[in-house]
Parts: sequence; C-alpha cells; structure tokens
Amino acid sequence: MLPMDKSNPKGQQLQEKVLQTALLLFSDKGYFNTSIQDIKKAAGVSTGAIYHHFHNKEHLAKSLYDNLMVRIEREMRPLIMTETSCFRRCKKVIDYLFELATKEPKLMQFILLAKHNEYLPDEVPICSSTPFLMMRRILEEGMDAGEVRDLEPWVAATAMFGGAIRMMNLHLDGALDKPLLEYLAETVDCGWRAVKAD
Amino acid sequence: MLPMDKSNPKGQQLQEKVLQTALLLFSDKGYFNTSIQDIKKAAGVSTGAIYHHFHNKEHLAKSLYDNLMVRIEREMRPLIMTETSCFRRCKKVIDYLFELATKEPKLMQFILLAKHNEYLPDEVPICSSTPFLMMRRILEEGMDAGEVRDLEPWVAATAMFGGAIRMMNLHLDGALDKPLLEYLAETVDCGWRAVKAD
DNA sequence: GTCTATACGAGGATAGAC
DNA sequence: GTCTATCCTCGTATAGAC
Repeated sequence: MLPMDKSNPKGQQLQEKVLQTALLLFSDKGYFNTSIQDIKKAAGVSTGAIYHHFHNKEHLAKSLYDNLMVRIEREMRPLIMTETSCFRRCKKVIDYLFELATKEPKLMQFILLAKHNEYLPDEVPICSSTPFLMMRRILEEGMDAGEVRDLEPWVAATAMFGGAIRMMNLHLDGALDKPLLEYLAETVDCGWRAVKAD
Repeated sequence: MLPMDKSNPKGQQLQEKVLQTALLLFSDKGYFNTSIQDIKKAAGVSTGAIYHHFHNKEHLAKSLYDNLMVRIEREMRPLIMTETSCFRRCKKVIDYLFELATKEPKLMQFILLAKHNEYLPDEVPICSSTPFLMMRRILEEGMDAGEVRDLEPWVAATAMFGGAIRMMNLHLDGALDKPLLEYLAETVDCGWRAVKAD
C-alpha cells in the first residue's frame, strides 16, 4: 500500500530501492515470473524488510503502479494547462509520452503492457485511469471549441492517440529500427488529421 | 505442442474441449491465475489426459495461441484478397476485427490483452505476428498505388488501425456504453483520414 | 526496522493401473 | 488414451532474534 513511515529517511530509501527493483524485474520478466526472492536479491534487502514495508507482493505491485500513475498524471497536467489549443495539447501529450517511452522504457512497459487486473483485481482498467481520461477530455474540449469535428468522444480520443500508443508498443517490442522520436512528427500529424475539423 | 493424433476422433474432441476451456479461463483470470486443476475441472477431463495431449501448461498455451492466430490469419486473408482498393481492404479488416471482438470477446481478449511473452518466452511479439504484418502490408501497397500519402510504413499502419485496436480494448474493458459495432463507421473514417492521400 | 530461518500451501508434473 | 494418486519444487508469508 502506501509507504508507512515517511519521516524515516533510511526506510524511505529502502522502499525506493525496492520499488525501482520491482519495476525493473516486473517489466523484464513479468509480475508472476518475479519472486520476492528475486527482488530481495536484486535490491540487496531482506525478505523481512520488504514485507514490513509493503505487506505482501500484491501491495508492492499496487504501490508501484500508483506511484507511476500519480507521477505521469502530475507531469501531464501542466503540459495541458499551459496550452490553449486542442492540437497543441495533443502534441504536448504525445511528445511527453514518446520521450518517457524513450528515456524510461521499463516504466512505459509496465504501464502499457502489464495486465494489471491479473494481479490487481480491484484496480480500474488502465483505460479508465486518469491519464487516459485526460486525453479524452482534451478531445471533448476540442470539439466544444470547434477545432475537432463532431465525433463520439472515445472514437476521437482513440483516433488521436491510438496510433501513438501503438507506436510505443512497437518501440517497446523492439519492432522499430529507428529511435521512437523520429516517428514523432508523422504520428502527431496522422492523429490530428483523423480528428480535426475540416 | 501440436495435436498428436489427428486420426483419433475421441482424442481430438478432448483436445478441442481443453483448448476451449483454456481460452475461457486464460481470458478471464489470466494464464498464471489458471491452474491445470482449474482447466481439468472446468473441462471435465483428467490431469493425465491434458498432459498426454499437451505435454505441459506452456505448450497448451502455445497450442491455443497458434490455433487462434492461424484462424485469424486464414479468415483475414480472403477479405484482403477480394478487395483491390486500400481503403476497402482496411475497412474489411476493421469490420472483421470488430465483429470478432463482439462475437468472441474471449478470443480477442486473449489475443490483444495477453502478455504472451510472459509465458511463451520464444514467441515473437504480437506486433510481429502475421495479422499485424498484413495490416502494414496493406498500407504499403496503398502507398505504392498512390491512395495513401507517403509515410513511414509503421506510422501508416498504426495510424490506420491503432484507433480501432484501442476501441476494441475499451470494449473488452467494458468502458464503452454502446455496442462496439456502433462505433465502427466513425473509427474507420478516422483511420482513413489519417493516412489518405490528399 | 531489518535480518535469518522456517512453516506452509499451491500447483506443475509424473507414475502406474486400467 | 485416460484415469487417480502422489511427489516435489517453488514461492509466499510468518516468527522471532537482534
């Protein structure tokens, strides 16, 4: 669940280390192929410490997931707020996602490719998480402003961002031969053509 | 692996039953949350029979995966062959996928949402599987024919089909309040606008 | 708070009868 | 080919010392 004692610097450092390691291993091998033993060894801490801070494996995963989602949300929000046009908001978001997928592929892999509901039963599906709802919201506001043609909100959102998301999948699967960022401009352009008012 | 004795009708029937059950349970609970016990009980067969036909759990999953991919490929190919224009090919494919996701959601869930490489280590990533390569091929031919503007092939493919794929994800996650097929026309239109030559 | 040692159960896989 | 019974490993989680 949540870190227990934020005032203890040593404990917090240990938690940080465990979370980092967990992200690495979960992304590489998957949740179920990663044992507490693995995390313990890779992080250089003891079983007891892990269970003390995270209660059990599921809570550890949830803690990691929540941390990452909160971070992405916190970083995405100002990008959107500082722009006024729908197009520029969309562009900013895809810029951000591509950069994140490039600089922290493990993080993006965990977020995008993980079937969280397999081990986090009461987690909302990823598509209903705040970042995805924010994307939909951007498009709805674009429709209100007349920048985007009249579409079902979900269709508009997936048309604008679906290509970008799949490009990140391809990147993470190693299917692309050039760096992801080289596809950025075309990807944004395609998404926008799909939804822009004519 | 592959079914062992195709000549035995009883054995084939059992295999079919096991595969059906496995698809159901893997889609619902995930591979790792489904034990051989679960499959055995739900399919009404014995442990021995399962291991006799599929060798082990991993091979069972691989057998299932291969079966489904071959089927999709076999059903997609004629749809493409009978059309000549790129647009109509794309439309046919998305029509087909949406219908499949509607009629056989478990199947689509297994194909789209499963992280196959977590339990099928030497399987190619889903994006490199034949159906996905076929989609890319359609767009490349569309470019050659001048129907599609000049784009990176992967960008074109994800722009055309990425929205549709995400709509299926939303559908499978229960995020849509209308039947998937009601979003079909808009989805195809958006994808095409993204890539069509102007 | 952190460690080691250990209990405990689950589930994959096998043996051997029919 | 199919069944039941059983083995055995592995991994989660706990107990209890420091």
